[in-house]
Amino acid sequence: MQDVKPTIYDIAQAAGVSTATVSKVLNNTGRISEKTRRNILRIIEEMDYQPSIVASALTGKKTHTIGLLLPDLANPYFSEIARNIEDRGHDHGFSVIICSTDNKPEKVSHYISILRQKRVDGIIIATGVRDEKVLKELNRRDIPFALIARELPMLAAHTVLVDDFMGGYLAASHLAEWGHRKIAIIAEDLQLTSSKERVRGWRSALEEHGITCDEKWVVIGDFTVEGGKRAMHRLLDLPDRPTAVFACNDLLAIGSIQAARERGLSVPDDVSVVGFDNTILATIIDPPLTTVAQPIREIGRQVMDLLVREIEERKQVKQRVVLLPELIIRQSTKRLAPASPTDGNDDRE
Amino acid sequence: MQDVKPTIYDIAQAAGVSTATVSKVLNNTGRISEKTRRNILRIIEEMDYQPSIVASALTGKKTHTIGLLLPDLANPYFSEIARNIEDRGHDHGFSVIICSTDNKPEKVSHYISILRQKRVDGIIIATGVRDEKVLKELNRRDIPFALIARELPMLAAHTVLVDDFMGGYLAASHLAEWGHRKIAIIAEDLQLTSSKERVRGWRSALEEHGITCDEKWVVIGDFTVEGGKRAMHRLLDLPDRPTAVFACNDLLAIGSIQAARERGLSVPDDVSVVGFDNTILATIIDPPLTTVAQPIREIGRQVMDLLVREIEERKQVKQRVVLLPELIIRQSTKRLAPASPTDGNDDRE
DNA sequence: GTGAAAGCGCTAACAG
DNA sequence: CTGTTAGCGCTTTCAC
Repeated sequence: MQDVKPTIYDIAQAAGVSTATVSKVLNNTGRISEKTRRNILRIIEEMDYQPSIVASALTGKKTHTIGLLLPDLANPYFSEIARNIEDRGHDHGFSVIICSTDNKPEKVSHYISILRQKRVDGIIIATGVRDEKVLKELNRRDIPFALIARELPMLAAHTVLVDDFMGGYLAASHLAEWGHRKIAIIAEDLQLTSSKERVRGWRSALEEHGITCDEKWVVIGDFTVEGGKRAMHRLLDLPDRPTAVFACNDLLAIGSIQAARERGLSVPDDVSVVGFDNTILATIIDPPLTTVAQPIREIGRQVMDLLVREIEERKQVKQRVVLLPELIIRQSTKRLAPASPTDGNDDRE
Repeated sequence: MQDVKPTIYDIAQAAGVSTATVSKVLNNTGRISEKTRRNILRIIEEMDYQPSIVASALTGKKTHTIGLLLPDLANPYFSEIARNIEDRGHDHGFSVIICSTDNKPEKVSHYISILRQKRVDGIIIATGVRDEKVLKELNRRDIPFALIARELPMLAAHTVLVDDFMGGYLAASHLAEWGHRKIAIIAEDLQLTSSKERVRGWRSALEEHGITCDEKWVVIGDFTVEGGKRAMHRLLDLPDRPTAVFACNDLLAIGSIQAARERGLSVPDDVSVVGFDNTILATIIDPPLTTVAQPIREIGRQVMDLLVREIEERKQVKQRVVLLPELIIRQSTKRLAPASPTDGNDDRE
């Protein structure tokens, strides 16, 4: 009760045994008589002894810590992802160190360097990695890692992602089926393959509905409400204005809605908007956002599980798990009256 | 280039010096000739050597890691806090391990135990701590920690918090000044002193405006949109319905707005609502939320600075820094027509 | 069943 | 200026 930070040695002494014995009861290894085990446990309790993971890691054991790289923890999508990763990590006995990179390559390398110095057992990467060299280095150094929503063609790596093509397809199909033909898309960043896939899905759905997709209808936002606003304004400035837009994430969608509103346009009456991600924001905005839902919880579980298995078993064959997104129809999209002379919305068939 | 994880010994050998010398250049201690320093640095670079913080921590140095306890990382308020703490920690060379406690005492103790085992240099606590014993234990064990928005009367501890009383006062004054007299409050949890203070501030403002505050107008939500909805419905069920409500956090405010809308009531035309926190949600909701802004960035900076100083210098005299909140008027509150025979809403008096 | 001892990668005197 | 050496707290053979 006196020692500030008792060591295994203090426990051993108090129990009148060797540190080896204490170590064994701590790790449930070797064979220890019930009597001494109990006694040691009691003393550990009494002294509130907390074994040093630092020391044990030095002997080759795990640090039970993983690193999580993401663009920005304050972005609701990523904070929701992080929360689920944390929870799943906790289930497996791992803590997570968060690293917000703002998508800056320097920050990425810097954080990875730090994580390596801290000897984390693995790293989850949910941020853009411009330079694959860093990842190759992880491979070479035998540091387990897993990616979220990144496809690195030249790299064997555990990956979990949602089917972005399908997501884009679902969004655009929904709009087309509801009678829209002038369907714009606000993409995030055409460098990203996830972004490209969503655009491809959108394009594919349009074609399937016999709509030729005009390139003027794909504009680039980014990951911010402001970006969405700007993009939407550009769209609404077009002489031939779209009746619907698919924004590639919820933040962009929100920006779009705000932009429309700034011009006195109503969503969904004048223009329909569908988002992507289904973060908490989608339920909060008015009108509630029709959006493509990512199974965020499942994403967190799956990467963590993948990573933990890699850490625990090693030499595991790498795998890519792709989760399917799902369209959640709320109130930001509206059926377009087709041709009939009805009053309100539509009918027809 | 061959070694998976080179050690200081490998570097020493490659450089033809002792590990002590390498250690010195790594830490900029002792006096090393420019020549050998360069040489060693070059080799470190070449081999992509990452010194083990684990090993160095074992020799009594810092782990450069701190723990952050908060209720829920997926809650925008806390993720914004976390992001700012992370950034400031990064400035000081500290990483942060996040621990979402869901406000469950078991989780709190469990996480603290883990953090102690990992030998974090300090802990930031932004979650409810029902049992001060855990904190007393931290004190006894000489583990630096700092609190956010918690006042533990019996405990000397670094604390940063906003002036909740003033926050409540600002919110209620605003409403009163705009002619409201039936001003309800949706509190979080009357156990929490921060919550109590906001109520006190509210009460105080009402009294100052000659409004007697009826106890029926203080209801309890919690920290969720749903809670806000329920609370608001209860308020709107009252025979004598309030014209304004002060919701003690943005989530509650959003719930309130949604509840009002569900009843066909308009915010702010039929009822004004003001929130607290000024998270991203406040700017996203429609109407944009009038809310009491917490200086989230500053909170993050300050706790981190406090904690780091404690870690670095020890024996520092504990301090409590209280930051002042600020009212941000947006569009969820409306001036009540006073007595004048203007067009708009009501009159009387 | 239990203990002695070596070693994990690094730092900190202390010598030279 | 640089090297020797003794730990830091724990795990792990290998004896007993």
